[in-house]
Amino acid sequence: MIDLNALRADPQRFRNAWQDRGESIDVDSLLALDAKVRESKVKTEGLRAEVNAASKAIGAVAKQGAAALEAAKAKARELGDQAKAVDAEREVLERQLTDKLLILPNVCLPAVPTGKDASANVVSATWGEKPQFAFTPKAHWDLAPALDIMDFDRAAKLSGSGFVALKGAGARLSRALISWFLDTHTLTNGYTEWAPPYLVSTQQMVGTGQLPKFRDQFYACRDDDLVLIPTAEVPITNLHAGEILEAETLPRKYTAHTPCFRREAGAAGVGTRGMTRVHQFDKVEVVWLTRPETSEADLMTLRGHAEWLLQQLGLHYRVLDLCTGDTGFGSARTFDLEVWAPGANAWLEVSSCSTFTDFQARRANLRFRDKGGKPQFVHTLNGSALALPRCLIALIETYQQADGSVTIPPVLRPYLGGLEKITK
RNA sequence: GGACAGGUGGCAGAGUGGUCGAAUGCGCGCGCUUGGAAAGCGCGUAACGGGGAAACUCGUUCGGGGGUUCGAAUCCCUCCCUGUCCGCCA
Repeated sequence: MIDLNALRADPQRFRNAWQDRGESIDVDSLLALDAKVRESKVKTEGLRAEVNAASKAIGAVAKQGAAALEAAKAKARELGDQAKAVDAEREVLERQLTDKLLILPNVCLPAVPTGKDASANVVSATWGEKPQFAFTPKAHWDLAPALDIMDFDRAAKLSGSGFVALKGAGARLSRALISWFLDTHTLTNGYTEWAPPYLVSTQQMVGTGQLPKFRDQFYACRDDDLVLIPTAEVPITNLHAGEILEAETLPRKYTAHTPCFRREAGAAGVGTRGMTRVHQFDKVEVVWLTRPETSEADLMTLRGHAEWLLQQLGLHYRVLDLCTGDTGFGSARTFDLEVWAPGANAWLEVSSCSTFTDFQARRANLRFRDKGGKPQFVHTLNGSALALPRCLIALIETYQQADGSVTIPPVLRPYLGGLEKITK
């Protein structure tokens, strides 16, 4: 949620920012509604104050006799009824305003390149080179079933299209990656590991910004008012919702492995072949709750943690500095890490590292306090480090051999019982 | 799923219709004390929102929502959560 005070103080800044995002938002009507809400509030509160004063005085009135008491009660009751009526109006207006605020996107940081869509994203770094093959490299959707480590047909039988079942060395490789990612974050990068619930209440989805705007993107268990998490960002960021954290405990650096469930409504067709876009996938997420003044630098550190993993795996990747038009709803700045898949002949997004500034913190009421100071909102950051399926794809496609086998990068071998190569 | 007991400030914990935004303790801040610190002593210390240049002031908030009442932390209804016991169960 954006800061309404800031919007009042400098509406033009927000107009420009939203325009850069390609959003047309009627700032004037928003401000008009806000003014109405506040006017209504002043009215309600004035009446309430009168009611309170009248009630307080009633004790003394009682001593003047029953008739006086009854008169005083009647008067107070009348005031109370008036206050209730005005307050009901206020409530309606306030709900209207809140509904509008909840679907307003965040404002991008000044450093974000201005642009309309993905074509304006800037490649801000590239690591490694495209691997060269003496043969025509295969895509994972051919390679992996041939090695008997991915089964798309049986997954479809169980759950329909957009699912995959990993088998044997495929399942184990996925598990090895998860363990190595988590170990790196906890042992080297100073993260604390969580294993959170995968089902959360819809309130949490409001906190991180998926709701109310993106209701069709995730799976809901409506009988229980729970949703399947589309990313660990949701439970992890909301862990401290409503709390006031001591400043010296910041930054909180959390990591978690969870499955992620996404309906991917409207995504059918392009770029969905094989395991590149599935309804359920594993991901290791990193989340920071940090101080506003360090959050921009922290984002670079977080991004570095994700990049380090790709480097250790020896995978060619690039970093996109997303432009204003391509930056996600709640994000103020996002770097996407895309890994090269030589078989599919495509860049695959394996990580998205973002700062949400205080956007999520306002929604989730996530604050911190310096000793003796006032509570203020933290900044929240998160990033994938990394998403499993596309790492698997890149690994398999990058390290495939002419005979259809796949070699394992040295860093993963300890997690695979020393396995050096996957063969049929 | 059933029965019972609970849910109060940053934390612990008192509070059964007005004098309660709420005792007390801890924590935290400032001061005194001290060579310095600890202890001790004194004072201060909830959040959010409105108005105001400010001093300040008004409103809301005692798990959520609703109700009774002139007035609710306190009474009633309902939902959620926690604990204990029972049931069920990986």
